[in-house]
Amino acid sequence: MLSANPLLTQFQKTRSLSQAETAALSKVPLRRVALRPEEPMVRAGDHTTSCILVLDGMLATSKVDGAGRRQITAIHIAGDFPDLMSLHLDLADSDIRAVAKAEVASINHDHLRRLALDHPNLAAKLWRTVLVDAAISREWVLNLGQRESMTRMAHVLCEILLRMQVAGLANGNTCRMPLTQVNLSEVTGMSLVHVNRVLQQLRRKDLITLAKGQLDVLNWAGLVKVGDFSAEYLHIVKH
Amino acid sequence: MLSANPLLTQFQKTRSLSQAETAALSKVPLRRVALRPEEPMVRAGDHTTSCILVLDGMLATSKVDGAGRRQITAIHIAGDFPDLMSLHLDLADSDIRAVAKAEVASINHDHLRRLALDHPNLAAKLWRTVLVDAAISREWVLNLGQRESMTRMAHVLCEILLRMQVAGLANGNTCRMPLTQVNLSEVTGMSLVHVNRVLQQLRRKDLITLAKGQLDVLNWAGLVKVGDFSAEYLHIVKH
DNA sequence: CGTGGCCTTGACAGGAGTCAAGTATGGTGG
DNA sequence: CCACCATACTTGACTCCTGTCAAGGCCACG
Repeated sequence: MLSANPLLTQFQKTRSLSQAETAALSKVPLRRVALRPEEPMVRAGDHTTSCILVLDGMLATSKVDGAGRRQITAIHIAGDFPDLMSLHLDLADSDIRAVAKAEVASINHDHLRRLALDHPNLAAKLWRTVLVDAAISREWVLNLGQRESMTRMAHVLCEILLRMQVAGLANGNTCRMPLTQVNLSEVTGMSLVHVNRVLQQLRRKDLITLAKGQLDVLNWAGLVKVGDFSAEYLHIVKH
Repeated sequence: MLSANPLLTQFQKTRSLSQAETAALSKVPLRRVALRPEEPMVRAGDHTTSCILVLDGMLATSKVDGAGRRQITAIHIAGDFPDLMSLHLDLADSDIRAVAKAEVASINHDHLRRLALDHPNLAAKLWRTVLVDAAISREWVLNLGQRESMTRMAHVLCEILLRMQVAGLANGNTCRMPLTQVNLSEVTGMSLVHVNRVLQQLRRKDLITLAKGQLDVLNWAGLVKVGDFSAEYLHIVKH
C-alpha cells in the first residue's frame, strides 16, 4: 500500500481494527510538518486546534521557570501523541519542540473528536496513551525527587532505549539518541558539567556508549540495576 | 435534599447538568470508605475495579524507589478523583493513601464507563480532571528539577492553598494542611531537616504560618513571588 | 505521667553547582 | 581543499547547598 495514512499505521500497531475503524482512520486528513532542530511546534499559552502525531525524530515537552531555567517534562518519539491534552484543555501549559530534525503530522481536533465519538475503541486507545504519559510523568517526579544523579541518568537512558525498542526504532540495544548533554541536563535537572561527569562514569563502568547522537547500551542488566529501573510504569502491552 | 449523592454534587460544581445527567449521576452507587491516617487505598501493582472520589481529608499518590525512598507524586483533596487512570490502565503504578484521616467514595468502573458512554459531557469533565492532574504532574517535574529548595517549598504551599480555595475548603488564606514535615520532604524531594529549615525561613519572612495541621498564608503575593508560582498549569475555570 | 510522633537545632561532610578554560567535531565559504 | 566558526563536549578548581548524624524539646494521648 503506497504511503498509508500514518495515523492508521500507528493504530494498527496495537490492535487489529474493524473495517469501519480502518475506513475512518484512513479518512482523517493529516498535515505533515517538518521541524528543524529546536523549532517549537507548540508554545505555552497557545490555543491549539490540532494535535500532533510524531512521525520521525524526537520532540520534547518543556517548561521554563521564572529564572529562565528550562525543564524537559517529557520526550516524544515516533508514534507518540505529545499533546492530546489540548483536546480538552484550552491553553497549552508547556512548550513542545523538536530536539533534532523531526517530522510530525498535525491532526485537527474536530476530526479527532469525531473519531473518538464514533469509535469508542479508538478513543480508548487515545486515552490510554494520555494515561501512560501521565504515568511516565509520575515516574519522572520520583526520579527527580529521590534518585541520586547517576541513578537518575541511568534511569532516563533505560527509559529511552526501552521505548525506542517498543516502537521498533532500536537496533538491538542501540538507538538514535539526539538529546545533547544540555538537553540531558534539562531532563535530569542536573548541571551540564555534572551530566558530563555522570555520563563518563556510566561509560567507565562499560554500561553505555553515547556519542554522535547514538546510544548503545553495552550492559542492559547493569544499566537497569544502576538506574533502579523497572518498566511497569510504561504500561507496555505485550502482543 | 438529604445527603445528596456526592458524585452529583461534585459534577454540579462546574457545570449545570441536564435532567438526564442528573438522573444518571444520582443513580450511580457509591461505597463510602473511611481511611485512617497512612491507610492505603490503592497499592502499586493492584488491579482495581473501582475509582475513588475524595470526600474529605487528603490523600497522596506516592511511589517508592529501589532504596525505599518515597516520593509523593500528587496530593488529592476533597472533590478530586485520584485514580481515574485505573479505568484504562490494568495495574496501578503508584500507591494512594490517606495523609490524615480521610473519607472517600468508591465508584465501580463499570458504572463510570456506562456514565461516560451515555453522557459525553460527563465523560469530558472526567477526562478534563485527568488532564489537569497530568498538567500538575508536569509542573512538579519542573519544580523538582529546576527550583531551589525555598522556591520549591513555597510553590507547593501556593498550589495547596489555591486548590483548597478553589474547592471551597479554605477560609481566606487559611486552610487545613495535614501534611507533616516528613510528608513535605516526600513531596519536595528534600531531607526532613532541610524542610524544617526552609519552613522556618518562610516563617521568618512573615510569608506563612504552619502549625497543627493548619496553613496560613500571611502574604500571598510574597509567597507567590518566592515560589515562582503562576497558576496557569492548574487550568482553573472561572464561573 | 510516660510514651511516641512530630518538630527543632547544631555540627559536619560531601555531592553537585558555578566559573573558567580548553578540546573535538562538523559544516561553510573563500 | 583548507581556514574558520559554531556547537558540543571535556576538564579542573573552588564553593556552597543540602544531606546525614545526633541530640533534644514539645505535645497529645492513653
